[in-house]
Amino acid sequence: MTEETRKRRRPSMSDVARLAGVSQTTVSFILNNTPGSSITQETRARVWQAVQELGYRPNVSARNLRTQSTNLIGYGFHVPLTNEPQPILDRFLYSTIRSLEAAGYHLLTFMIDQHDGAAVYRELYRRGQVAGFVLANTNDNDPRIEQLIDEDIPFAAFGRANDAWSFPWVDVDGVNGLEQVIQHLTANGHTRIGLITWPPGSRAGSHREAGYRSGLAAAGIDPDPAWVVRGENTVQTGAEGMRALLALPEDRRPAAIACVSDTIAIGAMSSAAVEGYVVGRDLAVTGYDDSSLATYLHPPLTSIRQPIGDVGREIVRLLLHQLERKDRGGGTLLKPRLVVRDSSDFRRLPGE
Amino acid sequence: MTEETRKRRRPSMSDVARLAGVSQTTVSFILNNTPGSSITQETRARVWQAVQELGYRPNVSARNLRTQSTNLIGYGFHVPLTNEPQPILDRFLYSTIRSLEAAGYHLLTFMIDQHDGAAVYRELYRRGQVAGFVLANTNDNDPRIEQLIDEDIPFAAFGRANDAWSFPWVDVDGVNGLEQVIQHLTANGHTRIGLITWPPGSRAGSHREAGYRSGLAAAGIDPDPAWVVRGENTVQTGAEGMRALLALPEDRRPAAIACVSDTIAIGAMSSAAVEGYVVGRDLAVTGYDDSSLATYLHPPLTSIRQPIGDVGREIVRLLLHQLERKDRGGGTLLKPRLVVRDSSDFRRLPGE
DNA sequence: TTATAATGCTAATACGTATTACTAATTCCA
DNA sequence: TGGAATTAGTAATACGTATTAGCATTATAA
Repeated sequence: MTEETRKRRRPSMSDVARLAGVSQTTVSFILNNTPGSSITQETRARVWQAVQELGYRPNVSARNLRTQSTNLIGYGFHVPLTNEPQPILDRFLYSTIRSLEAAGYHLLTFMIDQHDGAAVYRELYRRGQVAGFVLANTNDNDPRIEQLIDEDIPFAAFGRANDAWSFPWVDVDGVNGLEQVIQHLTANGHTRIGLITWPPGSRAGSHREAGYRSGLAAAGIDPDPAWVVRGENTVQTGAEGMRALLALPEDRRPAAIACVSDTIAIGAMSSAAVEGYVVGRDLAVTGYDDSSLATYLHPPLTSIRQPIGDVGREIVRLLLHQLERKDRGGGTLLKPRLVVRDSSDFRRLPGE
Repeated sequence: MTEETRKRRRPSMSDVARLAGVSQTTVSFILNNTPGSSITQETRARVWQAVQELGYRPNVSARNLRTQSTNLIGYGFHVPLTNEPQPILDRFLYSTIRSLEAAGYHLLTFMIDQHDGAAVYRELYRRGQVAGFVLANTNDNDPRIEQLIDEDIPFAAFGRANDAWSFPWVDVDGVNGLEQVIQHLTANGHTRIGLITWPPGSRAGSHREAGYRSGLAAAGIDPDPAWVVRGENTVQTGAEGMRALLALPEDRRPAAIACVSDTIAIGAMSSAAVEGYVVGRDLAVTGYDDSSLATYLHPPLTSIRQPIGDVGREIVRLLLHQLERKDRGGGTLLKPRLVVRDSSDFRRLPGE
C-alpha cells in the first residue's frame, strides 16, 4: 500500500459515479431515492456495487450545507453546584438521545452557567450548527425560553416555565404526584406532614408544593407554615431539613415527611436515624423520582416514579414536528405513579 | 416587518462584503486574521461594522466542508442495564465538555449497545461528522478500541484496555486506590477483609482487585477465596454480596468489606443493617468514587476520591494533540485519594 | 530614472452534495 | 405514420466558506 493510498481522501459521490460509469447526479438520485427520477434497476445495481467497493459514505457537512439544515439538536447542561448525581436527568437524556437517533438526529452537548446562559443557544443556532434545542431544568420565567421564543428558534422543554408563554413542553404532573403522596400518608393516619422542598422559583418545586397543599386540604388538614423547609437539591438539604423539623415542639412536629427528591429523602433518612428515630416506624419518609437507590435504602423508600422514557420520546416528537411543519405545539402533561415501600407503609394509630 | 424580512436567510460573508464595499475574500481574511494578508485598519473597521450591523455569524457546515474538518467529538453512552446513577461518568462528562469547549470543540453524543458497538464509531467518522472520539467504560480487549486503532481514527480513552495495545488513555490508579483502602483497614486491626467487585473482564475491576490482593499481601494476609464476590455495578449486587459474606462461618466471615463503588457499598450497608450489624462498629465498609451521597449515608462512607476533573482535561489534551500532530500519545496514570469516614474508622481489637 | 518589492485588495476556484433544467432515445396512441 | 408523452439519464448550478493566484498601485532600491 503506497503512501498516497493511505492518505487518500474519502471517496465522494463523483468517485462512485466514475467507477459506475454514470453521472454524479444519477448517484445522488439513487442513494436518496429521489422521487420523480427514473433509473434502471441495472444502473442502480451498478451504482450500489461501486458504493460498496469504494466504501462510500455521504459527507455530512456537504449535505448540511446544500440542504441548509443540520442533524444536530443542542442540549445544555447546567453546571452542577454540587456533585449530586442526577439520575432523572441521565435517564431523560438516554431516552432523548435514542429517540433522536431513530429520526436521524444527534445530540450536541454544551455547558451553560448562570449568567451567560441564553447566549450560547443563540450562537449555536445562528452558526447553523444545530437545528433546535432540548431544554431541561426549566425555571420560572426561564430566560432561555424567553429568548428562544423571541428569536423563533425551535425547541422543546422538559418542564414548564410560565403560564403566559406558549411553547412546546412535556412535564410530569408534580401536583398530582404529591397529592398521591399526601393521600397515601393521610390514609395511613398521618395528620402532621412536613415537606422538604427546593427554594422558591423552581417551577417543579412550586407544583409539588401545590400538590402538598391541595392534598392536605383534601384531608381537611390546615398546614403549619413551619412544616415546609427549603434548600438546594442535595443530600445535605435533606439532612438539615429533617433536623429542623424534628426540632419542632412535639405537638407541632411532623410524623411524616414528604421530600421532593430521593436525594433529599436520603439526607432526611440519614438525619432521622442520627436523631434516634426509626424511619418506617416512628417516622414516615417519602421521596420523588424512584431512583434505583430507593429500593435498597434502609428501609426501602416510598417514592414517585416518573415516566421518563415517555418524556424523552414526546419531547423529540414535539421538536421534530416543529422542524418539519414550523408551528409550535402545545404541552403534554404525564402522570406519575406512587410506589409504596416500607419507609412510609405503616399505620399510625390516633394518639400515638 | 414584512413576511419576506422574517424569512430572510441568515447573512453570509458576501452580504457583509457587499455592505462594507469590499470582496468576500477580504472579509474572510479579516475575520480569520489570515496571516500574510495586508488590510488597512480602516477597511478592517468598516468590515467589522458591517458584521455587527448584519449580525453575521459564520456558517459551520460551510466552514467544515471547506476545511475538511469538524468541531465535533463523539461520545458513546453505554445503554445502562439498570437505572443506577453514574455520578463518576456525569462528572467526567462535564469536565470533558468544558475542556473541549475551551478548544472550540463540542461533544456529540450517541447510544451504543453491546453487539453493534464499534460500528457506530466508524460510521460517524467516515461521514465526517466527528473529528474523533472520547471513550469511557473501557473493557479488557475492548473491540471499540481495537477498531479505532485499526482504522486510524483519533480518540482518547478514560481507562485502559490491553497492555499490548498502544493508545492514548487516562486512568486513575485503581491498584493504588485499593491498596490505600486495605492499608487503612489493616492499620485499624482488620485481618479478614472481603471484596465486592464487578465480574471478570472489567479492566477497572481487575486493577482494584489486584490492589486488594497486594494490599493484603503487604499486611501478610492470605485471602480466603470466599471473600471475593461479584456482580454488576448495582445496589443490588452490594446487598446480595454482603448477605453472602455474612453467611460465611464465623471464623471465615470478613469484618471489613471493601466495595469497588459507592453504589455497591450502599447496597452492602443496607444489607448489613438488615442482618443486624451496625456498620462502623461491628463491620467496616468502604466504597469507591466518593460520590456526594457518601458523606450523608448513615454512617458516612469511607471512599476513594478520583481526580475526575483532571481526567477530563487530560483526555482532551491527548485527543487534541492527536488531531493536530497526528501521532498517538501514551497513557497517563493519576493517583486517587482515600477519604476516611465513620463507616470504617474504628479500631478492631484483636480477638473481638 | 527604472526595475523591484511591498501593500491592499479581488477574481476564481474547490470542498461534496442536492436539485433544476435539459436532452436523447424510446414508447404510446390516434 | 407521426406527434406527444414517457424513460433514462446528464450538465450546470448553488449552498458559504477558505485559499491560491494575480493585479493594480505605491514605496524602495540601484
